[in-house]
Amino acid sequence: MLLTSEELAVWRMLQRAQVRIATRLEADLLRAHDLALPCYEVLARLAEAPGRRLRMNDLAHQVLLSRSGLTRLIDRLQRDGLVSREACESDARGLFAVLTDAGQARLEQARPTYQGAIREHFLGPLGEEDVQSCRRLLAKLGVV
Amino acid sequence: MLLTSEELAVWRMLQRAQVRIATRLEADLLRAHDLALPCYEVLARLAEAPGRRLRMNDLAHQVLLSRSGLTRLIDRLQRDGLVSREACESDARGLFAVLTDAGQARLEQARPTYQGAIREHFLGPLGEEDVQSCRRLLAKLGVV
DNA sequence: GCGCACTAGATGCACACGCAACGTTCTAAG
DNA sequence: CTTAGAACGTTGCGTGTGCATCTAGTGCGC
Repeated sequence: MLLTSEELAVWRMLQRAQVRIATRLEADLLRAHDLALPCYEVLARLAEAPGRRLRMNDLAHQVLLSRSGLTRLIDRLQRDGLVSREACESDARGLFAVLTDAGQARLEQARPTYQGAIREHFLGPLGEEDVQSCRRLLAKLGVV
Repeated sequence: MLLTSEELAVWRMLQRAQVRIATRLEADLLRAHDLALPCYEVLARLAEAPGRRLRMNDLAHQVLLSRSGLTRLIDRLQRDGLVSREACESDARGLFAVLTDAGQARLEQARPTYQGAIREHFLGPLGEEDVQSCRRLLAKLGVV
């Protein structure tokens, strides 16, 4: 037996916890702002980036999507006017996804919901100290 | 500011860790046994259940799928002969998903790959002590 | 300078999944 | 006993996603 039943249970708990938090988070965002989770994450990443812009490839990695997946997602966000595409001067192959003012505004509306949900469903139940433990454990898994 | 940037980072790490482990796990299973992750989980849950059978509804909850999602998944597994459907005596609405001998065999082939991958990508990097910490944290999140 | 391998992003295609709706069956209230 | 409501599993439909492929563009080796 490679794994004890308790070890297996821990892995199952991890899956369940992540899905549970993400599901509730997305439900809150959809209800209050009609915004799916990946959409929010794209907006948030762009807002943090210098010039509110990111190369498609980099953005895809940050939000855990394939390049093609991100292409479609940006298509939708662009259609809604939250994001625009701009050419990259230094590399004619490259494109920037750029956060528009409307996108920024939409993000700022949704941010309290997003961050509140993470507090409520994740950080809150843990408490400050355990969040640090959690961070340490995740770092051990090689996650940046 | 509801969340510090570090708190936000911890949530992002959690997402990344879960996706990363699941992706590698599924890649190993597909490569070695041509078995997707949800398929394996259904087989494993059935093997653990008394009579190697579980009601569709219960199974759906266990593997974190909607009822309709499980219906299709069982369709595929039944087509491959790994699972069969049997009526429920006590409730004519209900169906059991039942693990066939072929399914049991397939599961036993794949189990070392599955459990080895969890060891390699999750439990191993943590170490015995931190796995206990992890279990404690997950329990605090209300996950059973 | 010229090819050749590589990267970036988009697209065709297939597919797994959730939601809403439906028929069937159980259950509880009257 | 009857009936309204809920639960179980399935199906039609829409959609988000990854893989393979394609085109355009880059840059390194020779």
